[in-house]
Amino acid sequence: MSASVRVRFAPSPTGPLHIGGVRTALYNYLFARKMGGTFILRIEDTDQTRFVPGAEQYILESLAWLGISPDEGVGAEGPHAPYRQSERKDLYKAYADQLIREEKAYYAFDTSEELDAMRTMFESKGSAFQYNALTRVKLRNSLALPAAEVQALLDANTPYVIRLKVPAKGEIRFQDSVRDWVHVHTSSMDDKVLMKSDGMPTYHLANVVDDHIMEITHVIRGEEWLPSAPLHILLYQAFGWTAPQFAHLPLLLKPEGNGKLSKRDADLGGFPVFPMEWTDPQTGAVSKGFKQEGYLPEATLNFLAFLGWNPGTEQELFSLAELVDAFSLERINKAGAKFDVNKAKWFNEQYLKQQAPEALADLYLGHLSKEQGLAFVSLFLDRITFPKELSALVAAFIEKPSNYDEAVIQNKWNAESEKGLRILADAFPKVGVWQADDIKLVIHESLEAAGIKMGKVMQILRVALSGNGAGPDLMISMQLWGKDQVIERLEAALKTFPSIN
RNA sequence: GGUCCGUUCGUCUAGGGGUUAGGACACGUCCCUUUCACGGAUGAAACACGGGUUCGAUUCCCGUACGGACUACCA
Repeated sequence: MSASVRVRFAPSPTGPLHIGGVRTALYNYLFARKMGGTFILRIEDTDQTRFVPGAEQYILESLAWLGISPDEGVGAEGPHAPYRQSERKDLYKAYADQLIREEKAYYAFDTSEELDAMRTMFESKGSAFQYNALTRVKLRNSLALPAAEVQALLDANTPYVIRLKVPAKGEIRFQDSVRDWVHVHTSSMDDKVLMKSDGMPTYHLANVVDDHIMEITHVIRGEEWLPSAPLHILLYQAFGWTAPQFAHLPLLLKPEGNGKLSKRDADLGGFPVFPMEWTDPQTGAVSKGFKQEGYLPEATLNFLAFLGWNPGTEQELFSLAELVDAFSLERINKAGAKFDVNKAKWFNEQYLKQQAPEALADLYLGHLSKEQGLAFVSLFLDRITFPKELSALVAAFIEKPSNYDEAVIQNKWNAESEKGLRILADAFPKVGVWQADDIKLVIHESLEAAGIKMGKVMQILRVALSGNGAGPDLMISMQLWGKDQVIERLEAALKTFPSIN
């Protein structure tokens, strides 16, 4: 029996993987790497009615984008293939039958309609229906019905499910890595369905069987599974297997208000909840993705890692390798975390500044010369959150101003600044080398000679040349526009601005 | 309704029986700068409440409140 750590990420292909799922995958990945273990991807597609084409591919691509691809499983294969539960269907039945033989599970013939009716009846009385030790004796199952009748129903191919026979009394307890001891009385649990009438296992059975067969040592999953963990423990006990170590992760919450972050929150707050863009195959509706919004994978990873975990030091910027090194289950928080788009943007800005300027220029300013591209990257890098802003910013920069910032003209356009601009219009053609430092010198000297302070003229010059009251370094901007262009723009502004002198 | 889980600045969080309760994002102010941004400095801002235990509780225990998850032949 090997002691090496094996963890799995086990999503359902029912739509795009949402960002909470990505974090679960990340923590599994980090833990596996940290412990020198194996990270497995298993696809839990036992609900055929909810299968969405393309979802599995989406999961694989999202993990690949972030650099947390599985070592084993769908997309990687391995010794326990297949890793899609729909392809393991026959396996589960045998385990369910084993529990039937050992009288730890039983056949139930109640139809969905009958159960629904039961629920509404209980509800009208102000209580909740549970299929358990108290109620199962009055329902249509192999525990309540005479053996001969059960056999007759089976022989007649009556649809049935297999339910776990949960003991009437007893306490289930387990030590969760995040929550410490959790206790639940079996009396509050119900006889969950293990095999559905379509012959597919439910999550509970498939999950426990596969985790055992695949030798999973640690189950790291979302807190929404905490209530069913005792059921899973009961199943491990029924099979006589040792349960893996559980770690239930805190939920990712809606940024505004309360509640679990859901797929419906997509686009509501102007931020994505999916790693990549997703087009609904049914409706054609498109949901934003971190990738397409312009988040870098490193930033997305770093941001996500800190939602529910921290290293206990004041370092906040972590590469994937550093995260692996610092990660531990013990430092995962208990409380749910809302996510803050400002923090996500801040992480992106940090990583953006670390990008190779050449790569950014290539990717976003490929239509320009290499030299120009690099110049623009260095001019704008500190002013953007997403790399794609570069293209629009540069396009606007190159464009001649179509209108001028009125407020600045109101405040700064006067006899003195007009005189200043006219002096500059005369001086610029005489500049020899059109280079930022020389331009600055010429501006300084010519204005000084006229007794005008630079500060009186600079902002109006900026408006005259760019239309805007604020922006990147003017001298470098002028150098990039080029001498002719600057002179032309200045002349145009001088004609447009109302003359005072 | 029932079961389970949670609660430190607006947000992410550190801390943990005696602390000026620390950091980051966002926000304010100042510095840098011809402007804006970047950067630097600085400010405002939190232990849900009530009982215990204790010399002392934000920290431990119990309640309460609030929030959340689950309560399907979905995962």
